[in-house]
Amino acid sequence: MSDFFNDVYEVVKLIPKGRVTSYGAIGVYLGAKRSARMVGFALNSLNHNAEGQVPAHRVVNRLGQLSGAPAFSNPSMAERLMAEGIVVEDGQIVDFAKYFWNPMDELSL
DNA sequence: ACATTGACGGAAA
DNA sequence: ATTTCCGCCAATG
Repeated sequence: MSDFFNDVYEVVKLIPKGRVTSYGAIGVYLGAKRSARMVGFALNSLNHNAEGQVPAHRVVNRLGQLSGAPAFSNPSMAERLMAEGIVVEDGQIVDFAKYFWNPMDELSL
């Protein structure tokens, strides 16, 4: 249970509703700031495993783009985010920094 | 067993 | 300023 993947899952599960975080932020929190790709890959694996268990739709790239949107359907990733009060426009979050939730700011302090 | 890819991000040119 | 390349670790082909 100490795999990079599981670690990512835990952090994502801790994301408050109405907030979003980036792959890089999670990677940095895990101590591997260059492993952002792995974070996304972990979520990708998560999707075919248990998408309902982890709010992966709250994880976007550092640009606020719904990079993983194609992995979500019924409803779209944007729909889910907007349902939480997040404004999404053209597959990108408006005022991304405003909704950004930094794990090391809330968890590590 | 080896090479390539992958929901990214930052550094270098 | 923009564009390109490299790095990270694991999984899949």
